[in-house]
Amino acid sequence: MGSKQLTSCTISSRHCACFEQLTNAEQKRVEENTAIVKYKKGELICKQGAMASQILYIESGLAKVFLDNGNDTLVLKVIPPGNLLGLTSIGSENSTFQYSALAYVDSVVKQIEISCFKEMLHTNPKFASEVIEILISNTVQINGRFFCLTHKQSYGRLADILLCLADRIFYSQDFLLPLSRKELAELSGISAETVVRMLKKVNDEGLIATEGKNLRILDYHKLKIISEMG
Amino acid sequence: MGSKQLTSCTISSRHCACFEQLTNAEQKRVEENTAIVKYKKGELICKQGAMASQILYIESGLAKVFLDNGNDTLVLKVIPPGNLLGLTSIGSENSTFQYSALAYVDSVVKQIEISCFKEMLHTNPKFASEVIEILISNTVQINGRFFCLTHKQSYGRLADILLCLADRIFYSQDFLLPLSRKELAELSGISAETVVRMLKKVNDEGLIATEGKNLRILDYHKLKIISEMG
DNA sequence: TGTTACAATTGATCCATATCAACAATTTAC
DNA sequence: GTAAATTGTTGATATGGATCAATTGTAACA
Repeated sequence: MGSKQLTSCTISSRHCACFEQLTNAEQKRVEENTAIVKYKKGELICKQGAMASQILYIESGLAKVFLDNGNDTLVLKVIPPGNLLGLTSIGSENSTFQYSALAYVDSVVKQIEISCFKEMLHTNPKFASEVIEILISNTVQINGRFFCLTHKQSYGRLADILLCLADRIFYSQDFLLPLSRKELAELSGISAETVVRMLKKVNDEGLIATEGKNLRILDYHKLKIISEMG
Repeated sequence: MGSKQLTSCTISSRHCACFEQLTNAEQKRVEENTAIVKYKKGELICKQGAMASQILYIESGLAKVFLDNGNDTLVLKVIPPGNLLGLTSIGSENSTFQYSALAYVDSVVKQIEISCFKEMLHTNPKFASEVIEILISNTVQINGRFFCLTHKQSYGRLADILLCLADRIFYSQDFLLPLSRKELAELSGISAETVVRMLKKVNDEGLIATEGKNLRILDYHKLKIISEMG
């Protein structure tokens, strides 16, 4: 079924494989043009509208990428370790960051000079191909999320988020939630109060169990159905 | 202001410049692997989930690209002449179309063999770079639309569509609407009835004038404000 | 040319979820 | 270890738009 892809709402999963395509010499050159920066939980990694002279790579931690117009905010994706961030800045028209990114938890970020990155694109076709793969993967991802946030209602969206956290971030049905209700709300495009209510609902129905920050998925299959039903 | 980009909701605008990067020999090779197909208004150009062995290029006409899960549909973008369609299919993971496309009006479409397209990517770095530019441009576009459809309310969204039609499709403040209310509704992510009501509202307020299929924008500036206010 | 289908319009009703307000629980800071 | 601040929870209310239903164009069609 072609609709399979659509049911998934949310999170960047593809491991970025572009640097593996570089020769040793090229890798060395990239390393020379790389800085490593540590961000604390809650710190801004990049700011929408600011000049972008580096491509970012999440070495460890977890970050959200979001758009903001001053009043509202839209989380485009969540970035787990091993992924690039700020690829849109290599476009000739976009020398500034098209979005902001913020560390959900303490994170380590590699900053790679954009000029160096672009150089690799021009000299190494395999690298370029891999970057294209990443861009396409991002696009498919965002499209799915777009669909979900515009067509599913809050119960289904919350189910989505829970499944994503389990499947794509923690690789476990039992994890410590690093996100507040407000952050969960923002992530699923609903209000914090509604998140509480929906969370209560899945809890009451015995699909999850929570104690403190700990969250355990009890009925994965039913959550999946809720997610797919919208 | 970084927020400038966000206010725009909708439509693919970038002219695709990748083929200009090819050598004469390469262009010839692409031509040999290209078929030209004419679609009538309302015909399906590609179908979500179907095998994709060609990249498509809209030579003339107008098409919508949309996701569909059987119940709901989401228009991702509108494609005017001079743009590629189906680029997501060059990803190694996506040999099938990730979305459907339908001709809004009679359209001429070039079909380029995907293998040939990929070959160019691997042999011509400038071509690859330009494809990357296109992908990024698409991403930025979709992100903006994503934000608008999740955070603006219907009045603002309708204003967006009207402005997009004028600015990016017809290049005129006075044009014949080729879209039904239902199509406008789908495009702005609201119901057809609400489109009628909002259209009536802008009409009553003297911002547009309609007679039959003809639509004329009378107060561009005010529409812009409505669009930006949400 | 009437008939049948479809598109547009208008009004009435309903519903999901935001918003507001009050309070409890937990974390942070000094 | 207590005060202050933030986060979580719950209930009551408000509202933007969807949905439903009825009516009127409008275009295809035999």
